[in-house]
Amino acid sequence: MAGIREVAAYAGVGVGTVSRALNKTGYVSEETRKKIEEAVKVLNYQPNELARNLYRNKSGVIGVIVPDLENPFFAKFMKYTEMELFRYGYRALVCNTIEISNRVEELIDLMEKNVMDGLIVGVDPPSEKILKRVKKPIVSMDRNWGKGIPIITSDNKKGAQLIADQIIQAGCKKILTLEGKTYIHHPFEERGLGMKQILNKNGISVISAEVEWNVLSYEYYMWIVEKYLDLFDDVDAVYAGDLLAVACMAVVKKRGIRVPEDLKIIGYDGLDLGKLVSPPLTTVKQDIPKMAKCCVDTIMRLLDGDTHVEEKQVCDVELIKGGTI
Amino acid sequence: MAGIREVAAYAGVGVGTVSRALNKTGYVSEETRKKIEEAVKVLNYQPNELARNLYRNKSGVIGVIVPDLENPFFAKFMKYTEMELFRYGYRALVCNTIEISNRVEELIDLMEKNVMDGLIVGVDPPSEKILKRVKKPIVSMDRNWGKGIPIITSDNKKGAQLIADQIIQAGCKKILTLEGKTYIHHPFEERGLGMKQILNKNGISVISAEVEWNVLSYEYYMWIVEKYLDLFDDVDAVYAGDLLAVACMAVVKKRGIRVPEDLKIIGYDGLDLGKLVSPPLTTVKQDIPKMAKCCVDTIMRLLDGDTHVEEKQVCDVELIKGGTI
DNA sequence: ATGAAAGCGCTAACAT
DNA sequence: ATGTTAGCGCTTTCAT
Repeated sequence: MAGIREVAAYAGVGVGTVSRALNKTGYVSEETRKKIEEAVKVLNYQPNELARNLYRNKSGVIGVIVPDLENPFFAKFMKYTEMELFRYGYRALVCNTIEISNRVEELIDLMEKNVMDGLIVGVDPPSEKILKRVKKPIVSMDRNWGKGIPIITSDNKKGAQLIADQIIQAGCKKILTLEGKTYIHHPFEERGLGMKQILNKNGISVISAEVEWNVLSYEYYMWIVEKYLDLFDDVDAVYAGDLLAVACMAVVKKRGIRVPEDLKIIGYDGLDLGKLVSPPLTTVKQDIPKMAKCCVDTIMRLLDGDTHVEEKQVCDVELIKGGTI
Repeated sequence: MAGIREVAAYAGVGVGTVSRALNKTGYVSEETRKKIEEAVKVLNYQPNELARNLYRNKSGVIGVIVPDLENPFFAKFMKYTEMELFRYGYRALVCNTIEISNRVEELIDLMEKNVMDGLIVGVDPPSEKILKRVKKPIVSMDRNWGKGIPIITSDNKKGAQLIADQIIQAGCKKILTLEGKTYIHHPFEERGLGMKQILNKNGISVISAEVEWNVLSYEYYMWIVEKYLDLFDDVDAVYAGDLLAVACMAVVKKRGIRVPEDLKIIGYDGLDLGKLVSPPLTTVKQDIPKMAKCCVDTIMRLLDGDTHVEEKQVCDVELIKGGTI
């Protein structure tokens, strides 16, 4: 593995000059530049990032934490986050927290050890105490990590309105909502809350069920749907995240209930999954690529030392008209 | 940011002693160890991995390359790969190649720059020439990267047999197969080939369609299915990957064709997606967690300098009986 | 415009 | 058992 010294020796110059030539910093005469480029090519020299990292005290890596990559929402988020980071010359370290406790805490440790230059998080925060010692930038996707940590969220209020409108227009009277349980306040709660408020005002009764959110297996989804449909067989509509909504479609189909004639189903997230079923799922689409871009742009600004970063940035949502309502 | 010198100064010892105490290498008296631990706690010392990396000439990072994380197969693979790497104390750098050319080549460059200690790949290889200069371990998931690069694959032959058995038992006469186009030979081709061979022997005619594989959008899936179902409306069964199979279910449902009465559908991969539709998809399940573990175990062996690594390791597959055949 | 030299923060060999 | 020191491979002053 050729190092910068070999290159310098081959080109007959000093290591400083090679460094300057390669980084295009400082003056290097055209002639020596040529010689250095030649040496680089001949020796197939690749600068050792490890040494650069040490000198610059940065790794060029951003950690991205999600609960579960098997959830298509987070998989898509990870994909676009990685792509955006790549555009900035950064790399994405992926981390699944599901089924492993303390994962977040460890990642924060790794950040202190300079393994990562920053963190993009889509999971619940660790304790205040741990959070306090964080020195590097963190940006949160739809989770409340406390003061000073910017949140990228989608327009949950508008989402609530879109869903509520659909339900009202369809003339539903009694609706079952299945939502993830949360232990601290998060931005995305606004949509469930907002929706229920509107529905209540319109005289629609709402049965609100909370489901265990970090059990993301499909068996569990089916089980949840079966259970609540047994419990409340008189509802005329179900609202849930896309995954649960699609599971619901399968369950009711098995039971001979027709969608949307006997039961309306409306999702949330706008995952492609909803297009793969028949009828296609009516849902509210979150702009995941936009959210990913926003997270990355924001963390880059923080890394640049920008101190005027908004505490909260809201991405637009859109109604996807399917055939389930 | 406290460094090892501050810790040494605070504890009243030399830096070497601190290093030995922290790494549990060499002798350190109980007394000094106590003092050092105290200093570490007081100063909240975290060793700088960047310096360690430089000294050890390794980063503790493995790159994982997949075509597209939006494809649930690769999302699941990434999840389990990350989890397994974590168990070994390694970290996963994620990389999507889709829509970006030269991504693989760049990753290989990064490997030469010591950003990663190795690569787990689920994509097509770059040119021979580029591959030649690779010095660090690569392990491939179901892709043929050439001599010396171990492949982890699943039992495609058994998969072919399982599918063929189902089709024969169901009494099908004419089957449409939708498979990803490949430009070089890969292990997974065995299943399509093997299956067709068995079906031919049994007098079942096979219409074999190749679909563009790296266009992974759901619109494209639907379009493909619509197109081939228009072209060949007399087939009595369709075989395709789970995603296409589920898309197929939606398309035929829209057309009023009943599954499995009028048309049998059989998938491949065993994604959870297949359980979310009704009737649940009959499919052959690949053991993704196992494959991920196998990839990680193998690359760890290579990193340890093990020279007796098998060129090919095969993971078992299993028939998932659904209701589509 | 370029070379020499001093770190970046750590580990390990060497000396005591 | 512990302190001192020489690197790891690079970047960047500081002279010249």
